[in-house]
Amino acid sequence: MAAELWEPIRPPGSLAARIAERVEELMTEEQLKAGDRLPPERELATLLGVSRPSLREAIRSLAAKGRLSVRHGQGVFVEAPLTTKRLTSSLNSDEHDLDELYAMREVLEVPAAGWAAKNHTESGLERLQEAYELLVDAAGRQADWDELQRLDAGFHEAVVRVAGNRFLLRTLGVLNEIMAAGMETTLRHPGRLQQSAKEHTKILEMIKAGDSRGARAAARAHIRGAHAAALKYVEQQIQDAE
Amino acid sequence: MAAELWEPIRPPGSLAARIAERVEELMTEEQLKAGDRLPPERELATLLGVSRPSLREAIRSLAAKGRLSVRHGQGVFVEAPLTTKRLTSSLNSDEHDLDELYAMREVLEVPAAGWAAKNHTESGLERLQEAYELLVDAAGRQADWDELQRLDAGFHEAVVRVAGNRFLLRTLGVLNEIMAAGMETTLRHPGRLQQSAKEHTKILEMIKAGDSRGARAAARAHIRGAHAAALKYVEQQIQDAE
DNA sequence: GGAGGTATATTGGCCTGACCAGTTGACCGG
DNA sequence: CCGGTCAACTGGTCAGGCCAATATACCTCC
Repeated sequence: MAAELWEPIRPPGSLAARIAERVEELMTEEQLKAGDRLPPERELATLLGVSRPSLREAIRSLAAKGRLSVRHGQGVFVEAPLTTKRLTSSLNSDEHDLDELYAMREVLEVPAAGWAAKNHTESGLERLQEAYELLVDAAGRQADWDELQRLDAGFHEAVVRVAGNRFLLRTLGVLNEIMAAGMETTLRHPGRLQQSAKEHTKILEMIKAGDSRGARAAARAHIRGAHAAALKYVEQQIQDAE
Repeated sequence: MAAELWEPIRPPGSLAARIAERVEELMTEEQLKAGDRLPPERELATLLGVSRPSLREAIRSLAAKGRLSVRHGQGVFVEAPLTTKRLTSSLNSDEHDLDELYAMREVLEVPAAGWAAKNHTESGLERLQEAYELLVDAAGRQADWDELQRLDAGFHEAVVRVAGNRFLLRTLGVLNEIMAAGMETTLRHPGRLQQSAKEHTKILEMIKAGDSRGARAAARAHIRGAHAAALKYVEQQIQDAE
């Protein structure tokens, strides 16, 4: 039953929320660019036909998301969007940090590789092989980083699928989404692409051979390699910022 | 030259920002848990010694970050962290299988115990000890099964908290919810309560001693014991049904 | 006794108007 | 030219009021 069919007809959300939405709209349309100053609160409030407190609530909510910054005595300014994928912002929030996420990947992917070596079915191995080849092809033809990152994630996902634990699969799915949103692929790190390819090959071989211990070891080495590359990537970003 | 030497001396940030920070503090300390309702705006404003508009700005900024949700006529409520929400929806998208569930718990709780043994802080150990004693007390005074299950989950959560990985904590939290919703506690199984108590003691001792390997082994034995009890419990239910 | 409506209390939503507090720049006196 | 003062911005905060959505208790009617 579609209970959502008869929603209340009032304008959506609170006044402050609508104001914030409008301002964000202007920012995506580039009518407001980074560094621009908004009109003074009093003026903007009358322009929008709202009271100053309502406008201030909207400003505060955008400031909380980092889209605006307010400076006492000066005005309200548009901040640069966070599209520059900085670890410091997305991954270093109070939700989690980089080391925790990589530790988690190790916790999840090492047993996944082990189980995959034990439980493999023919069709599962086929899909794994396929994912592997897609990735190798892409690396060989110098595909762009986004595609490489997607195919890399695809290979890892295929491993976990063969392992056959849906909790594990779903959890790693969320983990990968968070990491993909918060940082660029570590494959950009010089030499990492080649090293990663070797490690993938090793993991695949071990799973095919049914060598559970070997698969676990290979997966562990792979995650640690990626972790190390990520740390170097962070270092470099900090240097670039200086 | 240390230009930062002469910073302005005023209290940091705007009033609304300080309020928001305080509320976030309470949330990380779990003094405010997901689903809790905050006091009414008017009341909370006087409690904090601020005006209602200032408080509302703080609430709005937290709402923008998804940490609070305000419902007209009802109140202001604490939201679960974004990661938890994603895990909840993702992990509930499949059927739940008992063996997979316990395998997943083993994957997560074994390293958690190991890390807890390495990383323990004084305050963390105190809370762990406290959770342990609550559980022992309840078992001693024949508390009802629901309470025992809650306190058992509390002890496990305390271990993961000491381990210090927030993603791990949230994943296990969601897993526990699934277990609590989908099955009765395995402690009902005859003799399991006593056995479980022993295993908890062992885990606690190992963590206190800083013995990472020992803690992992104890945690593994505990989960496997619970798994076995769960299997027997299911068997018995099938028999009862006949 | 149950279904339905109504009154009221409680909650957030929004406004007006005022005053406080940093920031800036023009102006004035040395 | 330098330094200080002051006035005009700007956001920061407060008080108090009324409106609107929601929940609850109660009451009426069947």
